[in-house]
Amino acid sequence: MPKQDQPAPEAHLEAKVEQLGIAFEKLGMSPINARVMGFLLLAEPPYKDFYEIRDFLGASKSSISLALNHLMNQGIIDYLTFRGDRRRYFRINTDNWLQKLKQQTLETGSMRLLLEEVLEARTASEYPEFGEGLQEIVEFQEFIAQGIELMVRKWEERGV
Amino acid sequence: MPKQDQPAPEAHLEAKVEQLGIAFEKLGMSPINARVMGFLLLAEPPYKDFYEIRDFLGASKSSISLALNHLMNQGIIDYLTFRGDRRRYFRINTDNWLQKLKQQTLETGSMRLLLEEVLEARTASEYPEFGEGLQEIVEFQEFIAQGIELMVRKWEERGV
DNA sequence: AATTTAGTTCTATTACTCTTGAACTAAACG
DNA sequence: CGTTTAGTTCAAGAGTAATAGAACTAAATT
Repeated sequence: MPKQDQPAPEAHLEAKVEQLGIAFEKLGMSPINARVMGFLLLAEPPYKDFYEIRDFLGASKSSISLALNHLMNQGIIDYLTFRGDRRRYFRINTDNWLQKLKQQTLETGSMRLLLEEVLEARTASEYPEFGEGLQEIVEFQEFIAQGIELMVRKWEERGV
Repeated sequence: MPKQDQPAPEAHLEAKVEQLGIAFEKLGMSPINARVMGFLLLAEPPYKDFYEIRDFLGASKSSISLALNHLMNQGIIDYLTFRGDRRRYFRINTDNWLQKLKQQTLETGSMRLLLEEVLEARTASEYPEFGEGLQEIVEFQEFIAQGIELMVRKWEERGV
């Protein structure tokens, strides 16, 4: 049962943050980290201080501290400050995040290297059909990886 | 401490299966599932029955049963049988596996859809720079996703 | 018909990750 | 100099996923 039946202005935002949070969980984030992402993506202004985040998400200080530091280590978020205000305002750093997404994209097909080792170990096998199947997988991943590399280069040259 | 100081013929294989297993764990598999993959990739012949797998990995029957069924549901492995022999011989099905890898490759940049929703919610924001940063991420993912789609099509037309 | 084989299923245990509460710190403030 | 602020750290609790053990089943074998 949600906390309030009288839909407050934030009720909709809360629901959206939860929904986005679930989506980020599916991409591998822990529940709280995912919700911090959701909140910082949807919040207006798109930067919020420690206690705003904690209050909005209804989580503990330690959880928020760990989540913010984890996301900062990953380079997805950073913070800004304002003179005369000790608080840090955390925000998603879209440049670093894009940088990270590029790297991850380039890692597509990283299994290729593993399978190449397997193929080497299997050169003397009595069952070459299996090796041929693996070879095709390696070739697919090579094909895609090369294409992605090219595309990421192209993207980086765009609008220079 | 490893089980034997006298390196048996399988000692090297055991180490390789563990090493491959760790690599598959990093790709998201559970420890035992990852090791089943490692074993079936390196085993000669490349198909093994339930008890061979259990004995080689030193795991319980229930763990092996769950692992094999899970990998079968994913379509990564299947089994073959031989007349007059009740056992099923499990093996990696390279065709299905490649099929699965293709699908996964096409899912690269699935976050795009999420961010498009966020952008829509932010159209009236006082902080358009943030929206522009998100927009660039969306565009990157669109660019890559389209390229990958094209490449997968190309791959499928190869050698027809 | 009784037994063996080739697994499966269910419950319990273990291991690990996530989250919290409470105590703590370092800088700033009054 | 004592207090508030803005967090951090650490030990512990809760929750979840992985594995194991033991009982079970269905088909085949004797």
